[in-house]
Amino acid sequence: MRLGNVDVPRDTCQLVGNILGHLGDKWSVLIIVLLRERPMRYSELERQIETVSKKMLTTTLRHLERDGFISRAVTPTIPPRVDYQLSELGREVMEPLDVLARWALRNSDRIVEARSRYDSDHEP
Amino acid sequence: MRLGNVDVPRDTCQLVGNILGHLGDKWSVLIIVLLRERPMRYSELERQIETVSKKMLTTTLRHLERDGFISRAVTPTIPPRVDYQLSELGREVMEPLDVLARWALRNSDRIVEARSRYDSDHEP
DNA sequence: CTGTATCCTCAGTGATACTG
DNA sequence: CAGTATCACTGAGGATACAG
Repeated sequence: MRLGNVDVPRDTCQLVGNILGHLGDKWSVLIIVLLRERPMRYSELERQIETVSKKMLTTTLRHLERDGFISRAVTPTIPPRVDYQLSELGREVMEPLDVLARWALRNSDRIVEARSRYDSDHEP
Repeated sequence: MRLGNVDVPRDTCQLVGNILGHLGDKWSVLIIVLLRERPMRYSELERQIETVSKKMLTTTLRHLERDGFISRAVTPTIPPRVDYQLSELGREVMEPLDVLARWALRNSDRIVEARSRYDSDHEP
């Protein structure tokens, strides 16, 4: 893999793909974007996202925690309380993520056009 | 969804997610990166990627073409020849993609560390 | 050579009920 | 409240054979 003039070794390349993969999964980016606003509790994330199941919310949060993008703070009261927030690493990854999201935003029209052009060209 | 100070409307937000989704799928980024080097034929992409099935290679190429990131040029010889290359839009998306990939590259160590820390904390 | 068609598997995802 | 356990389903993805 090459990035600009840099030749990227295979192992590192896989890691990059792996990270991009995680960020590309169904809920990660959304969670990161929400947590950038402010720390949130489990139930609050659940309410904000609405369409996510407990299972996937938990799974995604665990992945993000494992990769060091978010931190998880348990307050062992009864009932328990768990707060999630972006870690330093998580805040830092927001920058390149923003660049990409903003690009997508700026160019969404061109993509929509490309799609309808493609679709009308390939219709029966 | 919010990006920085900008409030993003729901429709557009979905599109962004949709685009990020595509870029996040298993082969798209890899293909884009390969095609940035130079235009390639179908078979060349197949050989370069090695582990991709014909089905997924074709599917991914179609998606990228539909979104306007690559162009497909058929030379109707026998046997046929098909060349793929980045479109203008495709070359432009490389920039934000590079930013993200470079970030991942620069910070891969921190992520690997975070992972082993998490794993050793959670494994008994 | 560049695909399409078919069949198959399995990881990702969701719904629901249950627990500390 | 914040999960885990369980079951079920779907679609992504792969292997292979075949076609233009």
